[in-house]
Amino acid sequence: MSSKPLLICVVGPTAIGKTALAIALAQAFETEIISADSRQFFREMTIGTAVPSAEELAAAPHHFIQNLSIHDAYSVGDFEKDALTLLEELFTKHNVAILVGGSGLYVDAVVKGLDTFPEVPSHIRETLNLELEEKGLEYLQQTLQKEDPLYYEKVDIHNPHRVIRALEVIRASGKPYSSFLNAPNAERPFQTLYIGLNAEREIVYDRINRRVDIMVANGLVEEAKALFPYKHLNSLQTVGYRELFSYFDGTFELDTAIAEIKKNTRRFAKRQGTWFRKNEGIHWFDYTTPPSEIVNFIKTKNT
RNA sequence: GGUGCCUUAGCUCAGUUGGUAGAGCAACGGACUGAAAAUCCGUGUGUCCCUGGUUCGAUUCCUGGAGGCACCA
Repeated sequence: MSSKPLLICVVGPTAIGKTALAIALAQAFETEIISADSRQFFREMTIGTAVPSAEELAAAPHHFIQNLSIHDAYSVGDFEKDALTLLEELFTKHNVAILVGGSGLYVDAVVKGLDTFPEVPSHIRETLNLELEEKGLEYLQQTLQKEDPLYYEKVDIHNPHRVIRALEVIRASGKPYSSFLNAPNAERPFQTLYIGLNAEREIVYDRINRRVDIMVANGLVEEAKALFPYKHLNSLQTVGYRELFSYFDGTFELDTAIAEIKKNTRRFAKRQGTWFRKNEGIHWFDYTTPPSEIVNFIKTKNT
C-alpha cells in the first residue's frame, strides 16, 4: 500500500450508471462519496438532475448532493476548495474516497487543481454582459487584445464566456489574465485512479431517451413549472429545464420540448465523451461490468 | 380511368440555359482554468426514383415505367 490515500474518480457519460458503481465502490472500500456534478448541488432540482434516490443516498454517505440553493452563486473554484477540505477530513478516517461525476472540469479541478485567481465582484461580470449586449463581442475582443495580448492569442475569441471571464479578472485585479495562468499544479495529498464507464453510443443514447421518459413520468414537468419564475438563474441553464421553460412560455409544444430534452442530453453526453477521451489516465469499463470486477481491478492496481 | 404537378443529403427544400450539386435543421468531430448539463469552433455524409433514347457527356432534354399530391370523372 502506498503512503498516500487513494481517490477513485468514477467518470463517464450521463445515464451510464455512475451512481450505482460509486455506491458499490463506497461499500466495498467502506468509504464515502463526493459528487462532482455541477447540477446535483441544487436542492430545488431533483428529478431533472437524476439525483441519487433516498435508498441510494442511504446506501453510502454522499457529499455535495443538494447542498445548495439555485439562488446561491457557486463556481468550480468554490467546489475545488470545498472538495479538498472535505477530502482532507475523509482521509483522516479512510484510505480511500470516491469522486463521482459527469462534469469533467469539476473532476479535474479536484484532481489537477486550478490556478489561483482573484475574487471578482459580481457587478463586474454584470457590467461586462451589458457591454456585450450594447457594444458587441468585437468591442470586448479589442479590449482584451489591448489589455492582455498574450491571452488574446490563445483564447477562443468567439466565445463570449471566455472573453468576459478574462476581462473580469483583469478589471478586478488590474493585471493581465494570463499572469495568473500556468502556476505549477498543486501537489495533492492523495493519489488518483480514474475509472470510466462507457458503452456504444447507440446504447448510451437509448438509455438517455428512456431516462427522459421516466423523468417526465416522475413529474419533471411539475418540478420545472415551480422553477419557471427563476429561469434566468445560472443554475437553471440546465438540460431538462430550459426546454420545458420554452413549453411554458409557448415556444414549444410539450412533445417538442421532451424531444429537445432528449436531443440536448445526447449532445451533452457527446461533449462529456470528448472531454474524457483526451484524459489518457482513465481505465475504461463497459457499463455491464460487475462492480466486483472493478473492485478487484482497483485492488490489484493499488497494491 | 383522365389531366396537371412533384420525386435531389437522415428531414424540409433550393439548384444545375447539359460538364456528377447546396442551404437550414439533424448528425458527426473538436475546444475548454470560477457560467461547464454552460459556451464556442469545425465538417456535406448524395445511385439527384427506375428505365431506355439523344449527346463527347444526362441529375438536368425526350420515351416508357413506379410512387406521391391535387383536380376532374
